[in-house]
Amino acid sequence: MPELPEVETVRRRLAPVLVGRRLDRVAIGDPRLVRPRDPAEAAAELEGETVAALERRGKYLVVRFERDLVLLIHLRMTGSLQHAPGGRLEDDPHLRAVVTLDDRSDVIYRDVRRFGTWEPFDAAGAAAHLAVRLGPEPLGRAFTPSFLSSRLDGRSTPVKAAILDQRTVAGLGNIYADEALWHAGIHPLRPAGELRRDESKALRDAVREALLRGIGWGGTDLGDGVIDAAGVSELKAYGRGGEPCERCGTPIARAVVSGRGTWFCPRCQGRTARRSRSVLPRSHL
DNA sequence: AGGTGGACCCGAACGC
DNA sequence: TGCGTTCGGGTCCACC
Repeated sequence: MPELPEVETVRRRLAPVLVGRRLDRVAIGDPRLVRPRDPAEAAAELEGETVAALERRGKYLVVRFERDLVLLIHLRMTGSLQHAPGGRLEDDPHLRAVVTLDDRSDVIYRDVRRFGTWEPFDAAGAAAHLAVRLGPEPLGRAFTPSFLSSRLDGRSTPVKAAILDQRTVAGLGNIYADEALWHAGIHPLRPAGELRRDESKALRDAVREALLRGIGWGGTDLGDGVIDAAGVSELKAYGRGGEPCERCGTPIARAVVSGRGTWFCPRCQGRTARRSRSVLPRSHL
């Protein structure tokens, strides 16, 4: 599932082939992609425009054009973008759009479940659209411990639900939410408002760590899960039910938290707050 | 207002 | 083997 690390990987891969290029032809095969707009009309709006920058905000890919035009692409669950230097790839039942660049190469959009969206805006409209939906970039300066605390304080909702809210932090999805909570040693069902200050600080650091790890794996095949050279999952918690926790050996447990499959270590992610994450020998206490 | 649960999709995984 | 059923995931929206 494309979360921040996957979208960032796509951005890095496509920026060199897209920036400075003109869109010669845009073919939108699935009306859902630009709904409620008319596909032909949306395509015509993009044709002839030159890409000035390819940016990312949360899970959105932001295609900025030289004219006052911005295309916000959201891959949702199964969307993917691929460059085809030799022109359109072989027939694919899940191909939803093809953009032909002025160097004759194609950028292909495929999306099995058709949840993804392409939304053209002027620059101000795009900024407003993002501003009401997204909180700070997790890897930026604005994602401070006090900001995170301000988003958790006084709330009874499970902390996992709170960090999945894109206004709390932009770009976290189900996988990296579980990973971040594992790194921080925090139970996903803990009421958000009950986290102590040191815990929300640890959670902020853990969100960054989980996402940076994900960006580091960026080269691995998207959608196949993240596996190392030996074919072993790099993930610490997500999807690892029954396997021993890497920290303490306790089998990873599964629960449903606000409707999402959730994996965590029932021992080192305790339900109740602990004094410290640090594991000191008894003689030091 | 905050929290919850369903809708949107469709392939994969599962159950009989 | 083959069929029907369930699941999941991000976001929006209706409802409590």
